[in-house]
Amino acid sequence: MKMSGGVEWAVHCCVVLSEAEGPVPAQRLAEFHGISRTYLAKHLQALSRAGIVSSTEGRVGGYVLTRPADQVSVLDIVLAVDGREQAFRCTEIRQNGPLPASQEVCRQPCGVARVMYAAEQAWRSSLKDVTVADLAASVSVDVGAGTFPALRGWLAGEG
Amino acid sequence: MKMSGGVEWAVHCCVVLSEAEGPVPAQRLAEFHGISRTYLAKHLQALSRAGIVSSTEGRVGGYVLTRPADQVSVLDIVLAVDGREQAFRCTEIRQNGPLPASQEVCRQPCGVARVMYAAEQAWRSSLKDVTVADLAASVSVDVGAGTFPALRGWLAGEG
DNA sequence: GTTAACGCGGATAGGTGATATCCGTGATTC
DNA sequence: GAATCACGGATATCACCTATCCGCGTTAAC
Repeated sequence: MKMSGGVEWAVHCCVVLSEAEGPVPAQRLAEFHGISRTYLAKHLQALSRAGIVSSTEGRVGGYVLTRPADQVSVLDIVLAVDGREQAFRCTEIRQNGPLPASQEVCRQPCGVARVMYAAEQAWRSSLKDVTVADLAASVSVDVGAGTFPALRGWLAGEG
Repeated sequence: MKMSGGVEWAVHCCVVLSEAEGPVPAQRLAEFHGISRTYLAKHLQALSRAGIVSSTEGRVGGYVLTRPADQVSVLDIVLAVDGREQAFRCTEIRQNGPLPASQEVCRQPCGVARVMYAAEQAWRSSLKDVTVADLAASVSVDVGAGTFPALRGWLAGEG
């Protein structure tokens, strides 16, 4: 079981966007994180389709957070980039074999699937409780309050 | 993000084993669930390596649960079949780019990673709370108390 | 002792999805 | 008109899951 590596990129980018003052091009976001520009663009497009991020085309275009940072959960980003499908997919093997479960019984998911779905629900709930604003605050604590001013400086300069 | 399909097979097999009276060959388990015998064997070997299941070689061999069913959690099975690695893998992109985080700061995982790990912990904790015995009980409730006697009959007969 | 059933590990394909890049198009600003 | 940028499609590569087969050692039955 492996999450798409793009999720890490997307979350970090959202934190940067939450501290930026204007639209930030994909080029800039990729350069700042030392990652592939073209591939990051794909994930940013996914964020855009999900409504998490808004894009501005044209010369001074780029990406901006659509909602305030405290209204964007990590779960929103994960679902947008990694997809909304559950990790566990029930194939209903209880309906196979010599003693298959009846159609009546199979109207509700089996016990195995229910356990898996509950666990994923716990996972999603945990991710839903953390916002991009929370992450930005944790960065300030971890690496210092001067980080984001420096970031804004870098984003503005080096044109 | 997708869990290995073998997890579903393995969990169902463990439920069957918890209700069987003796060693059950992979052949039988596969036939009962209507799935590939050779591929299921691979997953059963993983369960065996993890100590969840014990194998008996030879003519009347097969698989038995090593521990009592109420001491085998769903998490045990998932980790054995799907691997123990986390779904989220931090690549430390905060160390890249023009404003890299210092070595000192990076001694602990970044905020993004901490959130992801906490969510996985919630997921694992949820799976850890459910045992094979619980699942067997839910089967009795869902499809009826006569299910396991019928299963034992099928396992014994049709030699 | 021979045979048959069974678990185990390695080797081997095939298929699917993630990763990564490139190009053309359209929009916007200068 | 030129430069910058988002967007979508096409493509190529790669890793991993899925699935099968074979040879080997073990055990019980005949």
